[in-house]
Amino acid sequence: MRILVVEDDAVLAEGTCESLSKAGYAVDLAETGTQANSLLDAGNYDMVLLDIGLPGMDGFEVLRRLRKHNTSIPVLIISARDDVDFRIYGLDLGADDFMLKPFVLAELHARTRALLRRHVLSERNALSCGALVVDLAAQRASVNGEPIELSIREWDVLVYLLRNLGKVVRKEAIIETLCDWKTDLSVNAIEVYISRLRSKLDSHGINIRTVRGFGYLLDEPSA
Amino acid sequence: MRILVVEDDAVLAEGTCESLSKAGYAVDLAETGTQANSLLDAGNYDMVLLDIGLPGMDGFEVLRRLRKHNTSIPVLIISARDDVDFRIYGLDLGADDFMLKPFVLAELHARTRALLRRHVLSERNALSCGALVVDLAAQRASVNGEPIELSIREWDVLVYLLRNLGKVVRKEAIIETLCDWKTDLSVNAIEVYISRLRSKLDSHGINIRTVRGFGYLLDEPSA
DNA sequence: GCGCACCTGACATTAGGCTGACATTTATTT
DNA sequence: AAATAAATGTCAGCCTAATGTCAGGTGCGC
Repeated sequence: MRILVVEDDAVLAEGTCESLSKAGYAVDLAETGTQANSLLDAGNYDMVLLDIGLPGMDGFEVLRRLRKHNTSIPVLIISARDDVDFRIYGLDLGADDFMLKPFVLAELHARTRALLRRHVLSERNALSCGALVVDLAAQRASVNGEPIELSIREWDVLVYLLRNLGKVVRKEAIIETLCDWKTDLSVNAIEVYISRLRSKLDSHGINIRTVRGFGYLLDEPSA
Repeated sequence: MRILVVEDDAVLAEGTCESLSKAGYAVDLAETGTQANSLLDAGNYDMVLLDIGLPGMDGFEVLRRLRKHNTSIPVLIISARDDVDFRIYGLDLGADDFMLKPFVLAELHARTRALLRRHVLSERNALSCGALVVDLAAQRASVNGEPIELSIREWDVLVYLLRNLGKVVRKEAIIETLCDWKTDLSVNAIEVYISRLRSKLDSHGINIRTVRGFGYLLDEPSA
């Protein structure tokens, strides 16, 4: 998931970018409207975090241009002004959400997740967890766009974990979903799949946690 | 347990509905996709039995619409086609299980039970006491959102205390719930669990009180 | 102060989990 | 059809967290 942050305040920009990076997103920063425009033309981002109050070309202008190119990238507007007209204006221009300054990082993350889920993921029929995206239609998994090769079993287990994000899943439950009621697998087999999945995902910062005595857990990405 | 059966073949529909009714489920029948949709919008079902081959709006479309409303109702797909892509497509759309026509009623019942068990019965039901929340479905405990790591024993004891909130529980009662009548634990073991639980919970303001001579007590949160 | 119930740090033991290696099955290529 | 490669599942040895017992300490209630 690539996010473009458009923010002129250096301090705020750094905090935001760092926090999003830590959560596993690939983040770029634009400090002016024009810079934002060229970056948007070039790179393919999955979302834009847009501060309205920019020197020179302001945020609304960036948004207007973006929408002219008919892209449907979700845009989250950040602004210090709160009056209703202002907000409505932004949404009419095609923004998807609106957040008031100052904001808490947790809120930023929540809104980011919601937007990505609503737009990018649902359009693509995909599941995600931080930088990890699992495209169900295309049967492909990737982290930050870099594809991950998975065998069928690994794929199934991962999808199951993603469908139960934040929940501990029992090994028996995994076995049930894997074999269509015919074979039965040893519990150890699941451990092996998890081990193999980990060897592919750990290096990308995706951690499958073990909950001793219960099963496994894929945590929702946190701030 | 309310089940919606979506099936256009009158004979098959009748058989299925009758069988499920006899088993004690409340069953409704939809004979077309559109009918299914409106029923799903209106009534709250615990499960859907979905034939894919429908006149007009097909089963996949019904499923897609259902999932768009992000409901997590379990869906069991019934189809005469068996090729893998087809099956995968359904499951990716968010179906929970897949059954080939023709099927035996026993299998239908087995899968129905399994699905209901997995979903509805395990639907997020949480126990809480003040800031402490114990999510039974996710197998996770947290205080003010901050997760608390618990071992199985600690978990079991805590759940038991929470299920008897405000009541004094005897140590013997805890022992009974812990071991299924097999092992015999010393009373001291319970004291140790409580001690360990306290060391994890006290700092978060959750206090397990000792009632000398009787057992332990988790107080209902006071105003 | 005394006795008893309870607490808790330390320890040995156990059970659960990890993973490299191998045998077997399945898919792909030639 | 044979050869090759990939995926799968089992196993065994290793490692570590969890468990349960003990023993000495604490403190409640009389």
